[in-house]
Amino acid sequence: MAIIRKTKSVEALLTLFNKAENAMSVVELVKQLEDEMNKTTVYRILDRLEESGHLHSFIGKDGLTWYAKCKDCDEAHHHDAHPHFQCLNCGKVECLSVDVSIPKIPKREVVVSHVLIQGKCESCVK
Amino acid sequence: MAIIRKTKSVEALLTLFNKAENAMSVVELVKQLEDEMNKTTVYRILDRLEESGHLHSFIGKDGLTWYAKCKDCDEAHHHDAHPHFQCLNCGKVECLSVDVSIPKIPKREVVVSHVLIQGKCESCVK
DNA sequence: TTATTAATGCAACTAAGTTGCAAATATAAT
DNA sequence: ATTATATTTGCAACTTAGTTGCATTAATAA
Repeated sequence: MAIIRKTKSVEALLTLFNKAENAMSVVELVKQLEDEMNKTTVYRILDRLEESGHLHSFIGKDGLTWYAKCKDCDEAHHHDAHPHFQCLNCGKVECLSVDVSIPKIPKREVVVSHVLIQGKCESCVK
Repeated sequence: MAIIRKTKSVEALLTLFNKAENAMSVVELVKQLEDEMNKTTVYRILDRLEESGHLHSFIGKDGLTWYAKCKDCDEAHHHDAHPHFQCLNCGKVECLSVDVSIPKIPKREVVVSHVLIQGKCESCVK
């Protein structure tokens, strides 16, 4: 659970994720941080933060990679067991703290499961 | 449910999907069909076949697009309600005819949900 | 058989993500 | 503090999935 080195770039990313309500796409992050750091750096720090259990990643319906802060996940469950919700109207992506029960699949061994739900978010459904 | 025109390329793809046990990635399809047709054609035909309800697509954990034949899905349910299973060992992707029940999400409207399960497939679990 | 419209090939493009390497910076050792 | 070491960063070049515009070809309708 330890980052190897506390650099300015790492701090910047962590701050962003602490402030963030929702998940953030890498594309968004790279754009938002282009004055502060190189895009390669963004990718590499995200890798490390996921490795160290600070963040978890998933693939959106568009095929882009998204990251979010692990709130309820500890080391043991840092493979996101929770579903992600992508709003079809505003594009926002959130982690839901709901449990989706994956049924036992006959004759197969389930290791991880990813649930992506699309629809209208709380703001857009009104 | 009608394809607009029955061309050689369309037939070739349909034949592939009829023979196929599992889902196929676009990358795989393009490679497999490179002598028969242009990659642009593959992409466009897949679009049309999905549009017309013959196939459904989804994004794998690698971010690549996969297609599979709609077996149990008709026009009404051609949004894949079934989960997809990707083997971490051999890479094979299958459609599971299991029901994953997505819980009602408070204050949000669910339109589609995508479930991707990773683990060991029937052959690799042995 | 001809006219019309959709489908294809091709080349060039876009954009996400990766890699290698040299330079910079954080931590450990003295 | 100062130096040594090991990690991190920037940069440029690259890879690869997927897209676009346009001219040509082929399928269906007239």
